[in-house]
Amino acid sequence: MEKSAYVDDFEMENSFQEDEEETEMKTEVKDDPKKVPTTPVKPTPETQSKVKKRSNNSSKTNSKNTDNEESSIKKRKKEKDDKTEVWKWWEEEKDKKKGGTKWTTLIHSGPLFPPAYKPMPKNVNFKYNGSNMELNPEAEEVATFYARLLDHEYTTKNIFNINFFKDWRKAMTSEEKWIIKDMDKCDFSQLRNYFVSETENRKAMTKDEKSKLREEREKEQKEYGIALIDGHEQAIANFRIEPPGLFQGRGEHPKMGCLKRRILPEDVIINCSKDSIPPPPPGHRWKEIRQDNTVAWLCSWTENVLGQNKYILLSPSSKLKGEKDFEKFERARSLGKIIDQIRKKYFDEMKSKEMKIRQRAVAIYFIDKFALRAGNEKDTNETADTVGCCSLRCEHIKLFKEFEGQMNIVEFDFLGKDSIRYFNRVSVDKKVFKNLEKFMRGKNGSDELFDRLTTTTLNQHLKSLMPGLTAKCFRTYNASFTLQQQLEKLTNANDSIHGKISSYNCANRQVAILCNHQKAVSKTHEKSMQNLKKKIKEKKKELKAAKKELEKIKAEKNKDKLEKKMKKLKEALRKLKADKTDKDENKEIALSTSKLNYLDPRISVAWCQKFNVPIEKIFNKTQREKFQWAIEMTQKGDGYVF
DNA sequence: TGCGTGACTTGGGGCAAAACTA
DNA sequence: TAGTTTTGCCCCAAGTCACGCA
Repeated sequence: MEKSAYVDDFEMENSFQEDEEETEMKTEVKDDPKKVPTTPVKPTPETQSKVKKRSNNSSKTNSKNTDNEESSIKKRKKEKDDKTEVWKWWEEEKDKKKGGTKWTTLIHSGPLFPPAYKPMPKNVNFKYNGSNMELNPEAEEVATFYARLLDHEYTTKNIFNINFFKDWRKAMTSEEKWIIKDMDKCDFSQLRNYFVSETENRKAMTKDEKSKLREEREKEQKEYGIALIDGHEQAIANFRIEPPGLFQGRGEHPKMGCLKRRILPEDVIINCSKDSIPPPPPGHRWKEIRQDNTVAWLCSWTENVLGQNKYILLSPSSKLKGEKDFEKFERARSLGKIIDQIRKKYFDEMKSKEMKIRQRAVAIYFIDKFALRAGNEKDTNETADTVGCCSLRCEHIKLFKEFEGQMNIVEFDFLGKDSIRYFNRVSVDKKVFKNLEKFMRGKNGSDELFDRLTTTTLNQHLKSLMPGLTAKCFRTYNASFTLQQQLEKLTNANDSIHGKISSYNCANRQVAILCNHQKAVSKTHEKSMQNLKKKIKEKKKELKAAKKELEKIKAEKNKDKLEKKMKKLKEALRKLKADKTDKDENKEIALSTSKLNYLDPRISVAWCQKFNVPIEKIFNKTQREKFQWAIEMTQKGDGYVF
């Protein structure tokens, strides 16, 4: 399937293009990708049944539950007040300096450290060469990290085992080292079984035990999960210090299996107001205390495997993050205003005498049209071999003058971020194709395609076209633009709510395909497909029976009743079919990433308002919190246009 | 100009809670 | 109510990009 941005007429707009140039291959989005047509229905979708269920439940509640109810109402009200409070704060300060206001006071409790290691029970042993072996606590802890991953594919990988064994030996006493020399003779199964049974025990806990645990977590959340910024409560995203374990890199990562050591207060830098320093855990001290209101982090430490910094940051629902999000989408909108000029310019530059400029032009074409990432250079010894646009190598593309009747075909095949494969066969502009042939001439597969280009020079150039413009901005722009365009194209005002949501998901899916957001097919996919098929079959049977009955019936009153029933059945069948199509088409496509990071939420909010779709159907609670700014900003009837 | 570093955003997997079904 | 499926959320790795320094 071709993945390309909606750049409908932009090549045509470039009238300077040479005479015989072929028109671009159509994007893969068909006129109506919705496989199951939907028609208007009575307002009886799942919303109503849910409301009913809830009211049923509440009618069951008696006086002893009234307190609970009251407290939950209070809680909900507080939730709403909190949100409004944040929005008011945002409103008050929105005209202040761009880039968000800087804090004057920042108060928080510091990070929450993971619990200390609890040694294994006496009857749970590590075995070496068939015999039980007692390990020193440190080595035993590292062994448990391995045992926890025993069912995972990681432990079948050679590099993982080599890295683990090397780091594990560092935790052993000289005596242990002398004995344990062969990974193949190590038996972690008892440790693994212990963790399996622990999980089972957790699942089997009583209601009371579970609620006690939940209370504890809520208490931690309250104590460590909130920062006070200039007197305003703001949620913290990740207030927990990452627990020790084995590094699980993605793809063929050279460091997988290395020990991620335990982080201590002595490793942690605290960023807070001078007079509100959180006390370190007893017997410890912080690495450093800082007052830096130019950065967004509250705590930071350096992770030992790759030597990178890790941060404790505010939650996406916070004012600071919201403002940044808003700016990101405003920047993408600005790009939309000059995109035609930019496209004309890079097409012009494909004819430049300078190789550097032609390479840059083709790279921007790729980024714009296929939503490729920038592709920074990276250390090949420290990370998996993945690439983006600027770091593409000749081996990552194939050129076909003609392929299955189409001209100027480029086949991309490379591993991108997270070692996710990007495969796309597309027809490109003739100038692009000719340039690519030139860029590849005389090069080996392992040579860089754009050898005169780096992300730095590319972004420098983009900045000269528009302040703040970067390669990433094209992805945001094209994703949001595609959503808006697809929603316009696919939504039918007469559809049922369910039908409209289906259209939304379809538009969302086009974006996810463009951005190459994939996911592994879930283990239960096949089974749930079978279930749906079974249900469809049953519904069809019911419908058939009802039809037969209708033919027999004479009395008008009974006829009406049956016709109503049939209408209901038909709608249910339609919904089931739509669900089945959605499920199957989404099995390998992740919709959430684009929704969370690339789609201007105001488009979705305005669409919901226009078509009377409750926002809850599109954004769940967390998403609504994150996009509160967009919900507040997009006034009903405004008809927001990206 | 190139490189290293710091600070952030983006990203999919996995687990547990919630919702659904029998 | 128990068992099963789905959804939401947390986790933390892996990108992007700016900046400072030699």
